[in-house]
Amino acid sequence: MTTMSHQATSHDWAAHATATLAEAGYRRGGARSAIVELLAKQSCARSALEIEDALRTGSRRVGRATVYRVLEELERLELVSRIEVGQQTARYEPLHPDRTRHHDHLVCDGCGDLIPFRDDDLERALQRVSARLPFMVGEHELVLHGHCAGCRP
Amino acid sequence: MTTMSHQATSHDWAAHATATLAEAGYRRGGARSAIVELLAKQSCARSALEIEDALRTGSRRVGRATVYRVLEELERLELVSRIEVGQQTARYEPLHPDRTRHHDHLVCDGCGDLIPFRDDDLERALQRVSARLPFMVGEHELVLHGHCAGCRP
DNA sequence: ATCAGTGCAAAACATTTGCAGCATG
DNA sequence: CATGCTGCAAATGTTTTGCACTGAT
Repeated sequence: MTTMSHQATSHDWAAHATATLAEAGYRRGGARSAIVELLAKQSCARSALEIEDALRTGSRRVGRATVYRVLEELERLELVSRIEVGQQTARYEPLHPDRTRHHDHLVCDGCGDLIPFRDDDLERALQRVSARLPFMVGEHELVLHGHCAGCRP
Repeated sequence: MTTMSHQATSHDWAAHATATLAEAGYRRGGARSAIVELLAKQSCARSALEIEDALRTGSRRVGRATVYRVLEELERLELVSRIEVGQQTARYEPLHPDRTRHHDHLVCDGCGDLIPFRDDDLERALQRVSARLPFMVGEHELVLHGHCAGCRP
């Protein structure tokens, strides 16, 4: 099975994230919740600067340093995953506790579009490989480069 | 089959790279060949700064800007591949025309070590997925995160 | 001689850190 | 009312660009 769309039920992620943060002893900072809410609404990974921008014109202005600090915390708590697709800029997206929500990415080298996809067959192959390696494998990050329908060379 | 070592027969890559560059109309610049020779000797991916450093104490001093410019050309000609493993630094390694030389990477989140590996099973699974997607897939970049034997948490 | 190739210094970005003030618990 | 949270500005580190000069053809 291969799925191109990844309709995230964002609400429960926001709730999960908020709960996890509270449990970890974090206070209810306004900037932090603004970032969590924004991330929950995104359909794909966003860079720190994009997040800062979106917040500037949106719910609440948040300093750049804070954006980076919050993203770092969220990553440490495994609430977001950080991906890099080659434009020397890190991007972040919600990470669901439910492993079946995991997906990998397609990057169109023509227009730069970032498209999530999921393939169970592939995930199983990755599990098998991980077991074979003399290495304790945790997360993986897979990016397929190519051209989307609109950008065929 | 899973292989951890990746003994590159570096000589032919250097030759191939030089030939490709000549064919593409590039002149025989001294800095460029120094970079190609250095890359050919590496056992794993190097950052631009590491390359600059190695050259400073080695065969010939090469300016930083030149290192970046040459790596960009080599990447465009598909002579090197650029990989990013999450330390906000791009790394480059020789890309062999022979597809069977392709490999993916393991990153130890403990010591930061970058280890190449290859698994035919996985590569086949990737081929199958690529065919299924409504996308013209070219290269892929796969990084498995985890802990090496020495860094078990 | 011409123009690609190169080095240096400065610019442009992305990210991190220091510190002073605000606000939550 | 203590301390975590935040914003601002400055520092850091990587990559890119401008420009003058060198060297291959």
